[in-house]
Formats: sequence, structure tokens, C-alpha cells
Amino acid sequence: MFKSTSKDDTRAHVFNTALALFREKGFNETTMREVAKASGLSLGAAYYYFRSKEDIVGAYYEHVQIEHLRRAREGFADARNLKQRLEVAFHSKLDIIADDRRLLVALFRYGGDSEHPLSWFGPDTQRQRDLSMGVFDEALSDEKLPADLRDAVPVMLWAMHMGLMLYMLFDESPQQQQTRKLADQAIPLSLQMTKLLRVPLVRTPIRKALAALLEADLIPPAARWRALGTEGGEA
Amino acid sequence: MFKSTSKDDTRAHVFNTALALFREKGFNETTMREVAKASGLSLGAAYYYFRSKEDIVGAYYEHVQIEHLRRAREGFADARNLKQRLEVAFHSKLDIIADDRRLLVALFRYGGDSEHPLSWFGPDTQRQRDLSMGVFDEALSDEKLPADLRDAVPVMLWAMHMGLMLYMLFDESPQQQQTRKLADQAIPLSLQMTKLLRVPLVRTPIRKALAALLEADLIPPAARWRALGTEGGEA
DNA sequence: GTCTATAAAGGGATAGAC
DNA sequence: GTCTATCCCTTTATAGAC
Repeated sequence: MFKSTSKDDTRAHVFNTALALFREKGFNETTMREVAKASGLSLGAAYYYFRSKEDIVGAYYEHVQIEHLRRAREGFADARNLKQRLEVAFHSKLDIIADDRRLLVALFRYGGDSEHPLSWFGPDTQRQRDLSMGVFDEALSDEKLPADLRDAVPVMLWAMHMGLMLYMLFDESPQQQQTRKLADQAIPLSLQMTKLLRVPLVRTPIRKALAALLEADLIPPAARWRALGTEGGEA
Repeated sequence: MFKSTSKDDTRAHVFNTALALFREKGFNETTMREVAKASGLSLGAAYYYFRSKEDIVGAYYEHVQIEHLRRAREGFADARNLKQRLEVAFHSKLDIIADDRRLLVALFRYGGDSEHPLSWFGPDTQRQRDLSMGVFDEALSDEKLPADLRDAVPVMLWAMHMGLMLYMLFDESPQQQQTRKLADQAIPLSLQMTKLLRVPLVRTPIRKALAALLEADLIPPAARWRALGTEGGEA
């Protein structure tokens, strides 16, 4: 309202510039000085928008999830069945990170360190995980399943998609075609599994497994991530 | 025969000293100078036994797997059924790495980088993975299963045990009791699953899944790891 | 020939002026 | 909000002592 380039605009500009540099020459190899210069700012000004280089990564995580939610919903609107919705959920995520393999490899290092704010499994990234599970939850929207299974399946799908991303890190095929193929095979498999879940013979041991996973805090309360994604906003 | 401390002895001495330091003060925080000094050697001499600090980690990986195989076989001898053998396979591994959480967190960083010789999924550590799958293969020794499933189940168990180790990295409970509990719940689940595999209704979709995993190179040829473990030797 | 001490360089982050 | 100047740490290179 007051100025053409608001604080948010400049922040987004720095973010996009940094991301381009990360993709072009790698995360570790890109210095904050370069980010600042390429953004047309001084070093100090860049640090005004992001407290640290890792803070830019935090914005990237947020960006990926928001974008995933956005694209997935767009795709869900046209999807006519569960299979198509799963295709949208998996492939839209892969689309978003397609150019970021190098960056993700560099970020992998933080994954196992629960103390680190950028750990993929740590408390500081819970919101991102919740958003991500929310996408798979919406993909299942009108599936009829017993409540406990219904709350767990999105978590399983999220875990699958994490595995798929790990696979992508090692996939040297052009455009990561191998990963796409694997995703395409994971989808009918997931469908089959949700069908099998209705068979009592299968359901009973699965219920036991879920109880174990719940007790080990490996399945977050569905209420938490189901509430998310109604806010909007962009990194 | 000629000298009381052979090259191998000294190498083992350096290795044990380094491991103690890694556990005590962390991998990144331990310098090769300290390793050398604590071993009673000069820096140059230490570098004679290990070309780099990471080379020591390579020896650690090898040590863990050899030790796992040794302890597992010891336990298998007394085990009377599959359940007990699975308990041995899972818990002996956890015993071995129990003191190494910090080290493993530090090493996690290499995991996602397929280029890195210490990546947990890269080509350079294939031998270690093969040895590890071999342990689970031996645990299943006299289970009757169709050949394709029989070759895949050890890989699934290996994957479970990798997940269990990831869980342990984040497990702050005393003596990682939570991880032990999770393992104890994973075991009957695994048993149940191998039983379910025999049910045609389940077997058919699983077979499809396996075909997908095979095509994606996620299931190594059983012949490779089954051949291993008959050599002996120690890091 | 090896080791140690130190200097130079690079880069993340901060302080204070404007 | 943006700048300049600076801090501080890590890594790498080197020079001189042993």
C-alpha cells in the first residue's frame, strides 16, 4: 500500500536469488556474500531478511510444502478417483523438488541430528511434516476406512514419499525417470494395500503394528495435521 | 612371528583409540593429531595406518558388520525358533552400536551423498550392506517360503533394522529403551508378516511390489550376500 | 624429514552509522 | 532498510625449529 517493494517482496527476492545460486553451484559453495551481491544488496541487508544461511533453507522447506499443498489441491480438483489423487500427490512433490537434488543432498546431513533446526525428523520441522501428511490425508479424503486406519494411512504414504525422495537422491537416470517409474508402481500398490486393510485377516496384525507405532510416537495425532492447510500464505 | 606388535596389531590399536575418542568427544571434534597422540604415534605414523580420518570410519563400518555376524551366529546356535533368531539379529546389532549414537549422528551426513565412500546407500558400502542382509538371511535359514519371497524378506528385515537405527538416533530415553521396545514389537510383527505372505490374497500384490522393487534395483541379488560371511576376518 | 607455530584467506554473522 | 566495518572461527599454507 505504501511502497512498491514491501519487506515481503524483498525477502522473496533474496530467497529466489539464493535458491537459484544453490541450484547452480551448490549449497555449501554459495556464500552469503554472493547471495547478497546477486540480490543487489549488501551483506548486512541480506542478513536483515534472513538471520542465517540455514534460515533460507527453512524458508525453502516451508516453500516446498506450501507449494505441494497448492499444486495437489489444484490437481485433486480434476481427479476422479483415489488413484488419480495419489498420482497428483506423489508427482507434484517430485515436480517441485526436481531441480533440487544437489541441494537436498547437501541438506541430508542435518536429517539425523535431532538437535538441528533443519533436521527432517526433528521437532523444529514438525509443522512441515504435518503439512506434508496433510496432503496425503486430503488425497484420501473420501475413502471409507475405520478411523484408526484412516488416521494412519496418510502417515504411511508420507513415509513412502520420503523413501521415494531418498531414492531420487541416488537416481542418476535422466530427469530421474527411475524415480518416476517407482512412484508409478508405488501408487497401485498403495491402492491394493488400502483394499487389503479391509480384510479382517490382514487388518488384525496391522492394527497391532499401528498400536506399536503409536506408542513409539511414530504416528502423530491426525487432528494436528488435519487442522493445518486452511491458512494459506506463502514463504 | 618376528615382532610382538605386527602392523595389524598397531592398526587395531589406532582404531580402538580413535573409536574411544569419537565416542568421548564426537567425530568432528576429534582431530587426527589427537588420535595419533593418544595412540602414542606421530601424526605421520597414524596416517600410515589410515589414509584419512574417514578411512577409520570405513574400518568402523566393517567392524560393526563383522561383529554383528559373529554375535548373531553365536546367538543363533542357542535359538530354538524364528522368533528367537530375529530377537538375536535385531538386539545384537543394537548392542553393538549402543554407545555410538553421537558417532552415527555425525556419520549420517554422508548417507545421502551417493558419491561419498561412506554413504550408507552408496556403491562403496555395498559389501557392508550385503553382510548385514546376510545376517537376516541366516536368521530365516530354515523358513519355508517361495524362492522369490525368501530372497526378499531379508532385504525387508534389513530395511526395518535401518529404520530402527534411525529411530535410535532420535531416542533420548535412558539406554534407548524406546528403541528396544520398538524392536520387540517389530519382531512378532515380522513373524506375522511372513505368515501372511503365504496367504494367496496377500501374496499376489506383494509379488507385484517385489517385481517393482527388483526393477528399481532396490533388491540386490540374494546370491551376492548369501555367498558372504564364510570368510571370517576382523577389522 | 617431521613437527609446531603462525600467518593468510575465506566466509558466517553482528554492530552501529545513516 | 541499507550500508560499512569488523569480529571470530575454520581451513589452508608456510616458515622456521627440531
